[in-house]
Amino acid sequence: MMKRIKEDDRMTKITMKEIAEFAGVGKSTVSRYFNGGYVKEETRLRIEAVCREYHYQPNSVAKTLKARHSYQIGVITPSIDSRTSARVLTALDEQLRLSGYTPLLINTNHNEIRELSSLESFSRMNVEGIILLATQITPEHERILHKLRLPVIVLAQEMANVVTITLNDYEAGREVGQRIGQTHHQAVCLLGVSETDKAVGITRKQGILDGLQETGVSSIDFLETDFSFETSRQVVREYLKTHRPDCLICATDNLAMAAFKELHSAGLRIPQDVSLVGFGGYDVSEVLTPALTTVRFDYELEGRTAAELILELIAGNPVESVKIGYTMIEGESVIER
Amino acid sequence: MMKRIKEDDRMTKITMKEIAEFAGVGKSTVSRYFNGGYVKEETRLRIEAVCREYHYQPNSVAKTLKARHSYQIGVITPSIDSRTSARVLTALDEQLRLSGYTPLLINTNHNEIRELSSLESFSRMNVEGIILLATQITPEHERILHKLRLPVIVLAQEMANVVTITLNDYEAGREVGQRIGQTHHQAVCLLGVSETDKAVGITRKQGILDGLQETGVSSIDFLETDFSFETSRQVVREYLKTHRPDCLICATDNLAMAAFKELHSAGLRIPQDVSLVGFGGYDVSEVLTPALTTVRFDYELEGRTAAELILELIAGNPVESVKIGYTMIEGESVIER
DNA sequence: TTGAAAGCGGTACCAG
DNA sequence: CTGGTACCGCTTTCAA
Repeated sequence: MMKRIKEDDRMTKITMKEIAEFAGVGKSTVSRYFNGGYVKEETRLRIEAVCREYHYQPNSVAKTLKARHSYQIGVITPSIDSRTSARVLTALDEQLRLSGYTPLLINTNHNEIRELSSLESFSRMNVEGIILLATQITPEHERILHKLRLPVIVLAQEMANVVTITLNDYEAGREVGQRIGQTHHQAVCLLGVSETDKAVGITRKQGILDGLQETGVSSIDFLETDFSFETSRQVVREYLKTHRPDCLICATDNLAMAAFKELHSAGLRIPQDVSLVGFGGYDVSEVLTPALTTVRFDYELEGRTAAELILELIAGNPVESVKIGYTMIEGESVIER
Repeated sequence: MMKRIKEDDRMTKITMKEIAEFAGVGKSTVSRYFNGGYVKEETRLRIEAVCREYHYQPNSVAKTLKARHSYQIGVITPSIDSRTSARVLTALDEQLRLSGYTPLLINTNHNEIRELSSLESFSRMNVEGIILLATQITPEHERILHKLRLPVIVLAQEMANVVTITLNDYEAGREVGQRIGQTHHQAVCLLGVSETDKAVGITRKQGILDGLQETGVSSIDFLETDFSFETSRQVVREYLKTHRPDCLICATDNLAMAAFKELHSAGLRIPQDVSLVGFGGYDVSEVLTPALTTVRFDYELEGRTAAELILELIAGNPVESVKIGYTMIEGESVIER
């Protein structure tokens, strides 16, 4: 008998019903106590005492089942292991909490299957909305997203019939392209990524190309890598064996750092021999010597905006897609030829 | 009337009861269909058809209320904006999913209040266990953790009566200290963090000191910073105005990079004028020129181990605390004097 | 094999 | 102000 009680003590969580019994009131009164309804001061104190004694906290799963709001937002990210997403997520997080919402984060680790299934798990979890940091939009994404019946915001990639927050990839690319052309670079090499990432692989790249062409640069090589440091190093290393560009434009700062390392290894000086540009504006870019010239996107604004817009959607207000701006960061890695 | 239907279509999710009706079977049969119970082949097909037609997915909140398992693990991290936590979390995540569990991540952004309240929200959410990436353990932490009645694993900090996974901070520190002493450095400066972070601020530091003393280094300065890049730069800048160490030992790679930048600015060459060491083993440390000499902790192992141990705890098996090893990374930033 | 019915731990409405 | 009662959407006996 003693044993039985011990076990219960260990395993069973106390419920609102029991609290009500101990306090000698009805279940609904306890519920009201927790949700700011009418409770006489005296009753309130009694309930408070019992709750404290039993360390009682209402179960939020049960609550969610019936309550109008869960105050939870599902956030899906391809990676937490990246400067970019970390900045977006941190800002997003902070802003959401300001309104009393809790973001639940699922990391898909660049696994598309998991990304899709996370959308579904969130939709079953009674979150009030979903924010997707996207790297690509496949037809499958469109299918699931549209049948979701839940406010959704997609970040970083364009998508029809969905509210999106995207970077101004084209303009940023174009400005970089122009700048490189204006400083009289002749042999430019573009280190880019696959076209499955439309924003970076197509739009940003097209901006760069247009900028270069407008300023009369005609010799342009293309290198393709994934977003990883190691792959990028290899790609650049191979390229340098047979080519000698006077400028390397890299689609992200991470790629630029890989190129940085390889240029060094090849005995090429930055910027005297080769100019180097990135996109991102990571803090570390500044630690390099020479400091990296790069485009800083306002990822914090992107995160905050995502939070604001999803709340608008939840409130039932109409919302428009948004584009996020950027700033050129003048480092020391580009020089006039 | 039309309107009403439209609204329902938009807002109301279909339920298991309705699926059952449409399929002409009982609710419980549908439930069994989803949970691998007995269902006649013919019935199974009928249910499957209806589910497909209505895009039905059982609601996991309702399910959790009654079911034995939620297959969810709560993970609390002080920051997602750090190389260290990103590595731990990514590995943890991956490992947990291997066993069919979904980690739910809450980022406290170094806010202690939020850290404590996250512990409570998870405990109300029917997660099966909690993993806490800790930066400090206050009495309040102990209080909440002990009354939690839920399997818990604490990472990175020691704590009594709780399963912890910690780095071998002392030994790593000691080895670094010895190494600096053996290479005949005389004027060593330690860039460390507050003692509220016991693991880094006290244990790691003590290891370094012991290592230095064993090898006869007596002149040791102490600098204290937080974990941020900017603060660290300032602290180092001030220090360099009046001091000329021949070695800077930094408690993390991030601090080392800040020091790196400031040493450069001050016109001091690494390693000819000043040797530099860090702890962490971030990829970027390798991009610096000269590459940083550092201690690489196996954060991936830490994450994987956390996943394994929490599952053991959930299964009711006894579990012991664990220490994670490290490797010295020979960079080019330390030189024999 | 199947389905009715009794919960799971709360919330919400309503009469008292 | 308070408490009874009908759910929320799904799981789990248990009898048929």
